[in-house]
Amino acid sequence: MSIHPIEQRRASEAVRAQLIDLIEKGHYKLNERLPSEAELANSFSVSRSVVREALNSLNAFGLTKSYAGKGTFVASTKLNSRMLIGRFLPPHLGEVRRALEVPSARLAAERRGEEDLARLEELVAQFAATEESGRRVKIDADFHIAIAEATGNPLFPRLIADLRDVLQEQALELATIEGRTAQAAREHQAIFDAIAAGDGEAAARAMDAHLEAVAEHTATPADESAKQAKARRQTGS
Amino acid sequence: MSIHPIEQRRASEAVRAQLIDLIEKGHYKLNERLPSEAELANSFSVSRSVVREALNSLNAFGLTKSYAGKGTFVASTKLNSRMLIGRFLPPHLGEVRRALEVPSARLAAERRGEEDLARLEELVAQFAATEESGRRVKIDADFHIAIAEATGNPLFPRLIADLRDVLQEQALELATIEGRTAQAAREHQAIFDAIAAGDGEAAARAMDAHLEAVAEHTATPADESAKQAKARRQTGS
DNA sequence: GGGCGAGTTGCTGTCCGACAACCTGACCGG
DNA sequence: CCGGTCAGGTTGTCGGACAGCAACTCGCCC
Repeated sequence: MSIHPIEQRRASEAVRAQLIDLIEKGHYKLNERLPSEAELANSFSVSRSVVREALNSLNAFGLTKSYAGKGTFVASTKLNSRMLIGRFLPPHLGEVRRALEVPSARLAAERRGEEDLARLEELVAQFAATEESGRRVKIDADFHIAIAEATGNPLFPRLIADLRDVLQEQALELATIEGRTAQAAREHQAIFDAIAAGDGEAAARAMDAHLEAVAEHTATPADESAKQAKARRQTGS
Repeated sequence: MSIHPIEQRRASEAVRAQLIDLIEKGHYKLNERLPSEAELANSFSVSRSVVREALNSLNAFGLTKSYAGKGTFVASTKLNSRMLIGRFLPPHLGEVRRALEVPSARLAAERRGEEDLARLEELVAQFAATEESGRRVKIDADFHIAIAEATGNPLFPRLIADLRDVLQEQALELATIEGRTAQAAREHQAIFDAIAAGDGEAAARAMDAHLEAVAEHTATPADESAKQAKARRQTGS
C-alpha cells in the first residue's frame, strides 16, 4: 500500500520523497537523530550534495532540524499544512471541514472493510465511556479520522486531521459543554450505524447533522465570545 | 537592486528567505526566469551550493520550477500546498476535489454578490468562445476558482486551486477530448444559472454532474461501477 | 539564396574533495 | 576525583569539474 510516487527524474526529488516517507511512516521517530549526511548519501547511492539538498527541503518544511556538529533530528513526524491553513479563521476552517467530512462519511459507508468497522465501533464505545474531557476530544478526533481512513483515500484523513489540529490549536473548546457529551455520543452512534449498514446517504446525513450541532455549540453567543477570545490568547504555549 | 551580503546564522536560510521575499513581493514575476545559479551566487556573495539548496527549497514549495538547460522560472507567486498534496494519486485528488467543489458551488449560490456573478458570467462566455485548448483549460480553472471565491471563504479557492494545479501537473489532459467542449460549456452554464438563481441545491447538483462527467472522461474505465453507484445521490444538506 | 546540420554557449543536475565551525566524548595530567 | 585538552564525527560552505539538455550561431552543401 505504499503510495508509489510519480516517476522521479531528479535524484534529489527521489531522495527527498523517500526521506519524507520514512519519517511519516515512523521509521525515524520524533527527536531521533537521522544517519549522517555521509551515511545517507552512501545508502541512497548518491553524493552528499544531493542528500544535503533533500535535507534542506525537509528543514524548510519543519520536518527536521539540523545542528552543526550534532546531526539532523526529526522535529515533526508529519508534514503539517499549518503553514498553509494556519492563517485562516476558525469559521472558514470549520466550513471546509464540513465540506470534506460529509463526503468522507458517505464514501466510508460505501467502502469500509471489516477492520474499519471494528475500529470505529471501539472508538464509539470509548467516546461514550470516557469521562475526562481531554481524552474524549482525542477520541473524537480519532473517530473522525478513522472514518476518513475507511474511505481508502489517504488524502481525506490527511486534510481532515490537519484541519482538526489547526481548529483545536485555535482553542475551540469542543465537546466540553454540559450535556453535549451524551448528545455527541448519540450522533457518533448514528454515524457508525449508517456506515456499518453501508448506507452512504444516511452516513452523510448523520455526519452533517453532527457537524451542524458542533457548529451550533461552538458558534459564540455574544457574551461568550469575549471569554473565548481571552482563552485563545492564553493558549499561546 | 541592492542585495547586500548577509550576516546571519545560516547563509542558505538567509538566501532562501530573500528569494521567497523577492518572489512574493513581485520582484520576479510569474513565469519570469530567475538569474542563473551562478549569477545569484555572485550577487548574494555565496557559493553556488548555497544557492542551489535555496532554490531546491523553493522548488519543493512550488514557488519555482527548474529545467535543466533552460533555467529556473517562477511557477507561483505565493506558497502553495504542492508538498502536502503532491504525493497523492490523481484519483484520490479528484475525489477530494469533488468533495470540495460541490459544497463550494452550493455556498457560492447562497452567498454570491453581484460582482461574483459578473465575473462568472464572463468566464462562462469566454470558455464557450475559446478555441485554443490551453487557454480553455486555464479559463476552466479560473471558473472553478471564481466559484470558490464567491463562497466568501478564502480557504476554498486556495485548496481547490492547489488541487487543480497538482492534477494538471500530473498530466491529466483535461477537456481536450473531442465533443467534450460543448458539453462542458453547457455544464458550466448550468452551474452558473443555478448560482445566479441563488439555488444552492441546484448548483451542487450541477457541479456534481459536471465533475462526474470530467471524471468519466479522464479516469480509467475500471471504476465505472463505483461512479454509477455514486451518480444517483446528491451531497447531503 | 536557402536549408540543414555541426559546433558553441549557457544552464541545471550531479559528483568530488577540501576546509572551517561546532559538538561530544574520551583521554590525560594534576 | 576533577578539569582541561584533544581527536573524531557532523554540519556548513566553498570551489571545481563534468554530463546532459536546450537554444542559438554559423558555415557548409545543395
